[in-house]
Amino acid sequence: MPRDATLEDVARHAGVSLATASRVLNGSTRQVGRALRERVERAAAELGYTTNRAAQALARSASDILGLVVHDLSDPYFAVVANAVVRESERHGLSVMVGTTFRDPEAEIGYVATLRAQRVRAIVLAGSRIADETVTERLRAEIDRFQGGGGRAALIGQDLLGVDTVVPDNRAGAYELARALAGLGHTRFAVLTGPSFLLTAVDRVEGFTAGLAAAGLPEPLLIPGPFDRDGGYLAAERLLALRDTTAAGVTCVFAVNDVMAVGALAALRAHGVAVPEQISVAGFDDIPTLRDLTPSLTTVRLPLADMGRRAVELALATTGPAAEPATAEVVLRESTRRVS
Amino acid sequence: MPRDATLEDVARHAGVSLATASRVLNGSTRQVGRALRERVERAAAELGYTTNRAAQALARSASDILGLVVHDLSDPYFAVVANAVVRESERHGLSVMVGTTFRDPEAEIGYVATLRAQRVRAIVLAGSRIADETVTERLRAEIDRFQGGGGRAALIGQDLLGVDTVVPDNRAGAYELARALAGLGHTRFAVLTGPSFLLTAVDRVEGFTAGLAAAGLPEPLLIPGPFDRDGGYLAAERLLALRDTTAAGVTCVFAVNDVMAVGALAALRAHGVAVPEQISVAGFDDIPTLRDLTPSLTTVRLPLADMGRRAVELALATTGPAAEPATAEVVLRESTRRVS
DNA sequence: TGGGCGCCGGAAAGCGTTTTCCTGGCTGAA
DNA sequence: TTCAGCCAGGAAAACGCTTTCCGGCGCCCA
Repeated sequence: MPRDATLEDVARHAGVSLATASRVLNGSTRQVGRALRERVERAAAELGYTTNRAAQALARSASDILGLVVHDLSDPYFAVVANAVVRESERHGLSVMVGTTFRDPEAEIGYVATLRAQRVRAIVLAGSRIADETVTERLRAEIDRFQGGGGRAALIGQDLLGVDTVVPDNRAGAYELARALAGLGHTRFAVLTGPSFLLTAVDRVEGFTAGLAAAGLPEPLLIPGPFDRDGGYLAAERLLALRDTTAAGVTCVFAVNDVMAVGALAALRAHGVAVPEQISVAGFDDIPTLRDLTPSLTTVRLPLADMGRRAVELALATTGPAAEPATAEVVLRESTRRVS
Repeated sequence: MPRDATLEDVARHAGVSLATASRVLNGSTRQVGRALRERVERAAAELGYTTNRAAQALARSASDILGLVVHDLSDPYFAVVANAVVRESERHGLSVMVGTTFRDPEAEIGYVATLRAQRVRAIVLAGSRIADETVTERLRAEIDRFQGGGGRAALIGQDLLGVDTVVPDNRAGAYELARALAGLGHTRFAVLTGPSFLLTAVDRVEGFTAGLAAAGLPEPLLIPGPFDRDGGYLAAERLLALRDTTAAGVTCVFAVNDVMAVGALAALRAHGVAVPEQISVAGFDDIPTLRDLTPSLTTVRLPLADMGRRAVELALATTGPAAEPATAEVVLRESTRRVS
């Protein structure tokens, strides 16, 4: 198999020096005379030359790759974010390298190391931080090394000191949601909290609780569980089991993210509990699949695509702009109803 | 900012030659004595050395990147496939570079060129081919150049002569679906066909029609439209508009993919048409979000994750194994009912 | 004891670009 | 006409690795 044509092949074919060929084909501040320029271009076309990006990256010591780390591409939340990140990166002429961690913090750290080895231009890390000092510290250390080597990084989600971050306004969103639901007349709530070590989940629970308090309502019943759909399903079943005891009188349940809410909906349906007639359900994120659910799900909208876009900008900006939080907006739909 | 430590720094720090350091740190067939090996390892640790993959790729002329091209990461179909591809690639020690084309064939060709420039090890192309000879030809040419340069490629979806492909058995799946629906007593069908230039869509329509014919039923009413959710929504509305004329008597509608079916479901609901009481609906693919819909959607299951995995294997295999089609399996759910 | 052989280390030649100098020819101003 | 200054073009030194040789040493076997 004939190896790809190299720049040297082109130069020889055109009868010019390597330097000239490089200047013509891969851009430079320097000018090249019209005649030579055309000779080079013709030669390149004839040989089917394509720049070897790896070599280029080495010589320029700057790659045009952006690294993206997400938990799970098949989760709609990350799918939307990743899509936006890829799109925005392409707009900037960058290719995207993705890694999935499946919520394993070690994998996350490892992936940052891999991307650092690739000497990618920037890294975007999507996904919640964890309430584990030593793991967080190691991640930060890894990121610091990357940034120390001239790379740039941006996060989506929880803040990590010293790294630019697009933070969704989890507390405020959950706070407003609580007030809105209180406004519908609900007084007794349950919260499917997700795991207590996930800062995003914790923030939302706290914001929600604060919102209830502000409305003069008692603390909600907290039901922990995994952060995914099946976690929501199980938590909802736990809630049902408590109906006659601690959960008596609960008319509304808040799942700290949409996929959990979807799972909860499925559990309720499976157990013959009508939503919203018997119980109201709300989620958080506003993933796109929600609109096609019956009943459609009340949630707090996060500008997911926009967040992805902004993270790329943040990671590419030479100046580190302060990150204003991404505003969250309550969206009331069919899954929550007014009670007397 | 202190630039990253290089292998030469490590070698000097350890008092050995570059060659020895390389052999210790980045693998080699050759042995290195215990004493030196330890010196090198210690030096690397002290300096925080990380291999520069770009340089390594250049020197080895073989990268450890796999390129993935999909239409749209936020479409559940591609999200699942991409997830599997990333996962399997990681298992093989490869990083994945993704590109999204948003169904633009030019973008697809362009992305293959970009990946070729990166000299990625292999390319996986997910997404339907198009019934446009010249575009297809150019894509094939681009892939050929990539393979000519020593790369490997695999497709998911439509076959493209000379490239290894994981083909879902669209015809057979649609054929079986038609027979199953006929078995439920339906006789008059509509098909939301998607665009006529999408080979996947065409295959499914043809398979479905053939299945109906085999059951002794007349040809279905064909309603074209875009291949996405909103296309399904619009096509369903068109169907409703024809209820009293050409679509009279239609009791079952087949959307050639699930996201279209979801859109159709939404349209029917918006127009107060009960599914499955007034009309049955079926889709194709079995994307994961389906199970949480009400009514749950009848569909043809494709082993999406498995297809992604197999595509990676195909792209990595040195021997080009013949591609047996991925088998499609009819899954009857609540959205289709038995009629008298 | 001597001649192969096998191994371990190191020197150096790549891998395909970019970029810094250097050179020689022109231009324009004095 | 001369000289400073500019500019296009080329030679060659990076960029950070891998890998091919080559030399030297110890070992085994005759």
